Amino acid sequence: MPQPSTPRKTLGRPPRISREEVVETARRIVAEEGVDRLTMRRLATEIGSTPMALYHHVRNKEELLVLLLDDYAARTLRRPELPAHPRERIVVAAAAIHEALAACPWIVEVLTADDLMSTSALWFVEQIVDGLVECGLPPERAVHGYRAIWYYTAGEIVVRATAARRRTDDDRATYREQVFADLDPDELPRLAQVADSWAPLTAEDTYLDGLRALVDGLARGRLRC
Amino acid sequence: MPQPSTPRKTLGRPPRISREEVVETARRIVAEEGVDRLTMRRLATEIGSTPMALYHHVRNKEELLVLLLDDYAARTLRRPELPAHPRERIVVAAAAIHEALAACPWIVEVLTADDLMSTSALWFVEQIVDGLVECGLPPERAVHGYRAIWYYTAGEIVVRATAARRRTDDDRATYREQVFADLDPDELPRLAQVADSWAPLTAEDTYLDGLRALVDGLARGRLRC
DNA sequence: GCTAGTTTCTTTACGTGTATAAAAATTCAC
DNA sequence: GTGAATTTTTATACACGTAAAGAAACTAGC
Repeated sequence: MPQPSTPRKTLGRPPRISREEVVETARRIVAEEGVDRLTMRRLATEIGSTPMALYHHVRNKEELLVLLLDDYAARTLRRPELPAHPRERIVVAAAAIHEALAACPWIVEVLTADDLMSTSALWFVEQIVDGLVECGLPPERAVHGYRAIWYYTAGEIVVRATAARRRTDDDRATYREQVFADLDPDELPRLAQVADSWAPLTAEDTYLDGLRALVDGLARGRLRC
Repeated sequence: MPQPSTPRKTLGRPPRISREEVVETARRIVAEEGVDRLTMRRLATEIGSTPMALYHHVRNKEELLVLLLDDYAARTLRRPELPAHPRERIVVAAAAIHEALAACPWIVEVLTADDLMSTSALWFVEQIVDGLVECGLPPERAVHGYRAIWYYTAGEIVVRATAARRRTDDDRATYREQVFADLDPDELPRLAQVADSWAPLTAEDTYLDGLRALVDGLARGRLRC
């Protein structure tokens, strides 16, 4: 009988910093000065250590950002009142996730995560999948439907955030104007027709409209709903 | 009468490299060795110049990648036969864009462009907008509909490409398995129900299903279609 | 107490994108 | 021709993420 009781202290040199401390300090830097100022060196000095020491607590900077996203989700995601009607329930759950993520655009670099797998987001995923099942989809199709909603949601945030970033660099906007000004109304009549209003139209926030359309389409032709 | 005829040669030191040469060489490097090997220094030596000289022909590396994407689109996008039925036309046009982009995953880093504004992609945009108008949407709603389709399409590609990239790093997959194994079936019954099949389900390519649902939803309740 | 094993931390170094400043190569005004 | 203006190219330098090697601080077995 080897080690029955004695919990035997951990082996090796005792750590002076913890993963929690790393994430918490990173969170503070981002909150106070923006994500651009979060560098491994800066984080290390802030924490009183050296850059490479961090790498014993997070695999790399990308993992650190994922941890920050999880942390952010755990802090700010609040479960909303959900309507009884399943289709509307899906919309409310997805919109809640969207709202939380859109409010923190620095997250974009990580947002391309495969799924939102922070445990605090799982409840929302459950609601969406469950709503789709209640709409009459078999469970596998419901998962596919959730994925479609996630693609749409993540895509909206990433595209809009990148557009906003590029708008400060500007000049790409000018290029787009040029493209629209040079449109041949014979070859591309619809685009020529909306050319002038393209910029304001694409600036509008129509996430909810698109989401409703997608959910309607997913639930269409099903028994219930 | 100042300069009436004489076209007067361009001022300043004559360039030794051109933007076209930069883009073309970059394209070759990416084609032959992958996007990871495309660095400004490598590109410069390949072209017989110095890194900073490139910055007189492209604003920065991101713009270079955008130019590469435009170039790729111009080369590979072929206009498919379009069905007469407007809804199916939209699906075919969007799927063609999706297929071209999905085939070149290195593009992901740029894909978050505001729109696909390469001139060779505009014809597809026209088809989608026009299809939506034919479905009975007013032009503004049609533009919004196109945007929704673009969000969905870009999101799908970005999410899947990132997932693939992380899968080589692995270990995030393991974490996800852990999350699903620890699910409380009382609190999250649907997820617990599909926990085992989550990975294979999310690996399936269901882009077309989601696209059809979205287009159906966008066109729903309209006069025509 | 000593040595081996194990973990964490530090040092050093490399390759990256690109800012900045200076040099080089040309045209234009006279 | 000479000097100013203008454009492109080069040289140098910085901050970044992180790989690699080894030093430091601890426990376990003897």
